[in-house]
Amino acid sequence: MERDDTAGHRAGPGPLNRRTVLRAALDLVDEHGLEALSMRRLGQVLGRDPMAVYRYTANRKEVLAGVAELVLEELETFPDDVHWQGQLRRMAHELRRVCLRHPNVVPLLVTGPLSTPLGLRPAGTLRPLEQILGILIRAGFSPRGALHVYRAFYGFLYGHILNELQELIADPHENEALLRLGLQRLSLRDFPHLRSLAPELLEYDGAQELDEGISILLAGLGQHLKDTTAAAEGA
Amino acid sequence: MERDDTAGHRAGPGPLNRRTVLRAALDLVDEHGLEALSMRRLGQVLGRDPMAVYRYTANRKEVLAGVAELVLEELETFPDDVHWQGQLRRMAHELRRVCLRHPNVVPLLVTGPLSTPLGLRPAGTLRPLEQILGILIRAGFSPRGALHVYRAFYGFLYGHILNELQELIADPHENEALLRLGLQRLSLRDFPHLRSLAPELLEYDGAQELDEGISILLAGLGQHLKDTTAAAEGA
DNA sequence: TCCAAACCTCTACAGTGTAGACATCAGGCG
DNA sequence: CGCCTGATGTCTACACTGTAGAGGTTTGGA
Repeated sequence: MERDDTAGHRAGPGPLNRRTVLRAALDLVDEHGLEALSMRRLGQVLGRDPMAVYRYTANRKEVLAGVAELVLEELETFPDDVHWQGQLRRMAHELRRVCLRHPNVVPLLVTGPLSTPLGLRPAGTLRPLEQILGILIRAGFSPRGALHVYRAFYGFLYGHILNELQELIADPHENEALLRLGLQRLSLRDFPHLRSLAPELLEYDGAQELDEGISILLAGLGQHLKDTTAAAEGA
Repeated sequence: MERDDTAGHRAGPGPLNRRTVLRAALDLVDEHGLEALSMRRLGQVLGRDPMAVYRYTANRKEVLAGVAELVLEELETFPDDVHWQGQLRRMAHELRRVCLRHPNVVPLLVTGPLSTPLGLRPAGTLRPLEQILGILIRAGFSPRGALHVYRAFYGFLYGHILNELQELIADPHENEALLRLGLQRLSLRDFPHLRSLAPELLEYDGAQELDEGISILLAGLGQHLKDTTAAAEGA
């Protein structure tokens, strides 16, 4: 009898493996959103019984964590042959690119770690941290200083990505109409500034905005460092 | 016959109202996390049939949105009689305070807006935006410039809060043990910097870190503005 | 007293995560 | 060859979820 293949291809003839499962999960999330990722549907996509998934992941939460890790693995790493500031810039744009490619996963990236203490997180999640620390320390920062810079930088970076994803939903065409309509609903008395900003809100350029933010941050850092190291060099 | 009151007090003798429902939902989330907020459990807490909730909110998603809005309403607003930079500082600390008071709600604050375009968001969510725009514009920024500053500022702010919540889970006692254990698990070869930073990671002071970040950001902004306005004043 | 609206409950359905027992299959060993 | 063993996948079942639809109950006004 032919195998029932009406819904979802069998991922391959051989046995499943963790990676295949996670890739299927990621596809599902990319295409239909986080809520569409149910164990049953995942099984369907893989062409197996839903319970088969449990051979490779402990539970749904672990699937989600795995999806997040998979996305982080897409981050390209650069050789550190440039100035640390350029390095940070490139890493920022790279993270932004990956996030824009998987917008539905971003909530996982952002709030997933909230439930697991830093020490217990999978190595993949911690790699960017280690990398940035390395860049900064090689650039002459003290470990403690590097940690501070990392926090400010990554904080800003994730914040920007969230911001950008908020402002830019779906396709821009209907976005424009929606925005104008939405803004008009707001009382002119309570939201005068916001209402007048419709044009600026529409021509949002995420990459440039990110770059500008980083420039501001780095400029501030330079200033900050001058103060701190001036004191240190006096000793 | 006595009313069955074994689980959850009736919120009051009279009929329910939207506010009571949302407050109960917020309590539930604060105490038992986002996942504990089911319509059935909410009904139980309110001492009514689960379906009673649907009289006041369309569905579960709306309950969650309502909870987020409720939390944002806790934000105290300050009179704008100080320098704009001080104003921003105060708003940042205020948001941080509220978020630390309701850590379980933060994922909602951060990812909730992702699903609704800016124009369609409830007024409560947009109020901080409007307020900051007002402060900046009164301080002499162009509307467009104010928007940029707002984005950098709020991006950094939310990023910081997420960072802080990640590093600081539950009580610090067991946190220390967990952190050390977790870090030792990492290979010394792949994570040399991270492993050496255990002490610094432990003495994290969120408020100070936030303040420092803002200082860096504002310093950078000052620099940035000098460049931009210098050109503008030349005209 | 009667009505109408507001409020609440009951029942039911389709969907969820996952524990536990079972079936199927591969390969190694006698 | 037969037989065992472990890996892999399936089946069933349970407790739970959101919520549609129909009905009951309470309340205030005429």
